[in-house]
Amino acid sequence: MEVTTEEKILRAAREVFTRKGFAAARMQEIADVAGINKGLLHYYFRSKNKLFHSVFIEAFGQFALRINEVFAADMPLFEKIEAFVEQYMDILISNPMLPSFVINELNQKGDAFVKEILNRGSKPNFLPLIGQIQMEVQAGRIREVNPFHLVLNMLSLCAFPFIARPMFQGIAQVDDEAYLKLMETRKREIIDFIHNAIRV
Amino acid sequence: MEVTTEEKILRAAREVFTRKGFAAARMQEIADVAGINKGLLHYYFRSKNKLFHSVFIEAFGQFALRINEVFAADMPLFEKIEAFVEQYMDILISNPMLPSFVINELNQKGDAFVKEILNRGSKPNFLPLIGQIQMEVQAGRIREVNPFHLVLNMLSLCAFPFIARPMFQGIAQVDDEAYLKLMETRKREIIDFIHNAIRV
DNA sequence: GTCTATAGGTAGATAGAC
DNA sequence: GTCTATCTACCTATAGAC
Repeated sequence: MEVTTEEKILRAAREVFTRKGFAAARMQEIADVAGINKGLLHYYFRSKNKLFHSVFIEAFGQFALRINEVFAADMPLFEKIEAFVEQYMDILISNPMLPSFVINELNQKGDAFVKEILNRGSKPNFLPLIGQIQMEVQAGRIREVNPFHLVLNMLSLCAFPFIARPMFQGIAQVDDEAYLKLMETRKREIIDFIHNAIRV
Repeated sequence: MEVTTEEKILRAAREVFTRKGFAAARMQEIADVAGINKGLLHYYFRSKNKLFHSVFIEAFGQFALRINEVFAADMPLFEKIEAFVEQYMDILISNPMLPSFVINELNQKGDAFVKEILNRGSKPNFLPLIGQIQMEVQAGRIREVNPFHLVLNMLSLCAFPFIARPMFQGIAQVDDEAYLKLMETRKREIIDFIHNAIRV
């Protein structure tokens, strides 16, 4: 056998939790997707909660890691924004359901859960980018923008279309493939949009 | 008695479904919040599903109605964008959990549900605004942008900070009040951002 | 480690008294 | 219309055979 049972479970859990959310996910379905017995889920992960934690922390960590990588890089601001949009959109195109899953569970599980997640593994660190933006503003190389809001704008423009995807697809009547293609062309659109918005 | 039992139930259901989502919401909790007996929920709405439908369609319709109102108004583009951002942000500030709730359920309930909702009541209509943007581009009064993406940008910039609120609050360590204040100042930031992004 | 069987608890829904 | 009591189904979790 190539993959261990534990890995099979994790993959199935990732798939089911992402699609259904914690509350609606069923241990039986995870077992079915994994092609193993339901009892094994508890043998390996003790409880639904613990299994969910494993999956969630990994998914959230993925996000944080990739964001931080770009945000902390040593690059001119415009290049960094371009690199961020391209890399981040690529992650989202490969995992279109990830952002709604993460945000969703953070919403429902309450403060204690959020704090635990943020203290546990790697979390997004916006400070390097915020600092860099401040410097550019002070040097007069970009328009006078609030750095916090600019970072928020970058994330919003990339992530929201994936989070609101079911609604837009429903309204625009396009299939999954067409929508993801649209997101591919969106990269350039976002980069130009931000560039024009902050240039002096 | 001032409000009918049915209205009490609807208010409580709105509150609980919005906070917990459909799957995690409990009929008992809705009854407790409403201050009435659990049996009455079924007397008035037959099932959890039907109660949820009533709540959801109304919440979604609210969104659509307000969006369409501004989008179809007879106004110059820049004014319209400004009016949209201000009105839309006001709705979101008054109902900070609404966007995640709506988007969330559309994500989890599947295509059939999305289609039913879109066919049932009022749905967002972006065409008037998209048409107006096209005209402005052709007249050379704004930069050459893809109208669809511009509309998507407007929605993204407004809605995303509310959807991702738990994460940002967790990272930035600010309380609810401070975050909503931040959203108040964000209105101007978004308007300026878009304005600069599309001006020729 | 993997399976079957089942315990234990909970939630939606109904029946029936008032 | 409103309440109490209860049914039924389902789901997590465990026990125990192999």
